[in-house]
Amino acid sequence: MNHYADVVLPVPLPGLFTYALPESLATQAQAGCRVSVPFGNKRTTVGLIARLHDTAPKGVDLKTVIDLIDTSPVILPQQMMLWQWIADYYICSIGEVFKAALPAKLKALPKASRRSHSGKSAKGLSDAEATASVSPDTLQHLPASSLPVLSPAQTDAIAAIRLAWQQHPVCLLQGVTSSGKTELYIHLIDEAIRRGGQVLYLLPEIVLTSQLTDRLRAVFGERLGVYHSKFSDKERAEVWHRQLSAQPYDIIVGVRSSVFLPFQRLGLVIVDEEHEVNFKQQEPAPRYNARNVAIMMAARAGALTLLGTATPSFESYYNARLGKYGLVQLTERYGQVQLPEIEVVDVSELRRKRLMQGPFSPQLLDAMQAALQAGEQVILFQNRRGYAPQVQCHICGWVPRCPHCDVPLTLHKRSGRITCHYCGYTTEIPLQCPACENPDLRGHGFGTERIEDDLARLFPTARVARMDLDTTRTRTAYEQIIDDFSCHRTDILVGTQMVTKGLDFEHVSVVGILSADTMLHQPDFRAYERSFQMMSQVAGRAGRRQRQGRVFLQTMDANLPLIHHVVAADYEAAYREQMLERREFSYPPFTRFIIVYLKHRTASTVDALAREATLLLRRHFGTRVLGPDEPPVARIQSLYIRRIILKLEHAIPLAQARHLLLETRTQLLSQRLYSAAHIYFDVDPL
DNA sequence: AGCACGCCGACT
DNA sequence: GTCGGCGTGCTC
Repeated sequence: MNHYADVVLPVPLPGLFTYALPESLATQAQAGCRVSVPFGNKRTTVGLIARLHDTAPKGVDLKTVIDLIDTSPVILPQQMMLWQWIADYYICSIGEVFKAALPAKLKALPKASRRSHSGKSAKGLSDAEATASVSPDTLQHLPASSLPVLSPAQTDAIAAIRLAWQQHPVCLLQGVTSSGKTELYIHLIDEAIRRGGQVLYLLPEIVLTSQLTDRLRAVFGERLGVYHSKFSDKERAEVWHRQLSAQPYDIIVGVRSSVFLPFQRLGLVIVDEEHEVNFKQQEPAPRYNARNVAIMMAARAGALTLLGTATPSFESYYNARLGKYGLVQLTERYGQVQLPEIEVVDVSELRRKRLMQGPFSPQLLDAMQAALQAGEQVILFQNRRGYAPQVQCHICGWVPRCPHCDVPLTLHKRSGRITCHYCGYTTEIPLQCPACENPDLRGHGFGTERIEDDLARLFPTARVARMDLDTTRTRTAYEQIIDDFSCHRTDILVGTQMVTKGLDFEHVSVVGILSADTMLHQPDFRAYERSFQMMSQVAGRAGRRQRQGRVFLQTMDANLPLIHHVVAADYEAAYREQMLERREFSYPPFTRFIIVYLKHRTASTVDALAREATLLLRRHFGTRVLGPDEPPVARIQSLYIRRIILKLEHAIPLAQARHLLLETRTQLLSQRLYSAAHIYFDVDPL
């Protein structure tokens, strides 16, 4: 008889917590069921049974499980094993993974009334519901005729992917923009379902899901479930329960967090736009990369993985070149549409000649004019939201800055406020400069909001839409903007990174990259890779169906080799050039990076901590320790930040490195001076 | 991460 | 006299 339960709790503490299990619950309890337990100072917390056993723990005064919430598991054994892998790999607690994995509803204490029934009703009822919602026709097999017709190139690619899968469970599909990767996915999904497998289709961004789900639903109907944060928590909990039921969705389309959903018979994972940095969770822990987690999950389930993109991450391409992944390339655009013509615009020269109109070069304006007159559409990409990145006094140079973070405040003219893009701090625009009383404070630089204003002046009859974080707070807002543009109810779409990501529009003939320079000059060894990907991706939005589009790439550095590679659409050349540098400096993918973050509210303390941490780490890791240094934004939410970079050869076992890192952290935090510091790790940072 | 306990400053 | 700041310690 199991008298004890090892429980996962949603806290950043290592390990599991053991509770006594009352006889009355012991008969029904199973690993994967939730329990309510007392934790810390009298608080009742929802935990998850990881293990039941009969070994009395020694040296702790045991508490007792209050109640059993589920009578059948809501987390499957293979999920729990994946959680442990994530916690180990990304150096965090399993409790933090638990927190990230479950929809809020499943982490919340059930209502008191329900608790008195020991949750029997809960589970017995949220199966019946799931079953009832499946209409009978979804259980039938698909007519093959509903599948899209493939071109010879696509048919060849599918054959090549099948062949690659015989050698490797992971295949990288590099297909140029508009090569019709989605049609190909649909065929592979259909095959996987016919084999009795479930499919996880991962996308980097919510914007892309609505376009894609329409296409998938046309083929797969109600067998398709969608999972992302713009759905209500209630809906997410429903999808979760459905996945546990006897009729789970055959296909899940979702963003990052859908790798945490339960799959009973996973057969295929598709990671679309595999290069996207969005797959990596930055904050909070677990700082996991959903692409890599998905690959691991598929491997453990014996499922196949397809990584698709026009511009593979250099890491994945390296893995493919190395023979770890299969590689299939699709070089032909569907319907023989030509790749866009890219014109590099030397902004520095035009500035000197005073020919720029704000952020617009004359050649871009001319092309836009012509496109609009011809009834075509335009996409403009500017990687800054807001009206102006900062406000400055023209007399004394004073710039309002965030009181909590080390950044200038961004001007949002529409709301009449200046806002911090790191912590959300916001305040009114001052009426005059507090330093010199000059009443004329002006915005400096160009954000999407200002571009939108300028367009209204330059093209008064054009219908302009803006897509950035500020205009897409809700799911409907997103869908509205995309829908309006694709139905040509708007003519010009201005946006941040969001407009670069795999969106399909038929009537776009001109794309403008207003300033490539902010991307190029990030102080980061991945700036090159990211710039290439981003520019190539935006360029791919032009001239999709009917004819060749034009792309205007505005930059101060027109002669960089990288720019030439983008213009020539030469992925291979960009990859080779960059890999020379990565190899020389032992950067990833030749090594593994772990960043140690150190945060404290006092600058001098964090500096002392950083010095001491570096010293301790050098003792263990020698010259593999770089730093300490300050990140580009060295204070966020009133915490000063320092970081130390660890550069580890792949031969070094991660478990050993983790052990040393955790030991070092404990040692540092046990010192009085540093006890209030935050120390955490970012494995494989992006 | 929460949360409580505990010890020093400006307020009704 | 107290409300409240955040340092410290603990969580089966």
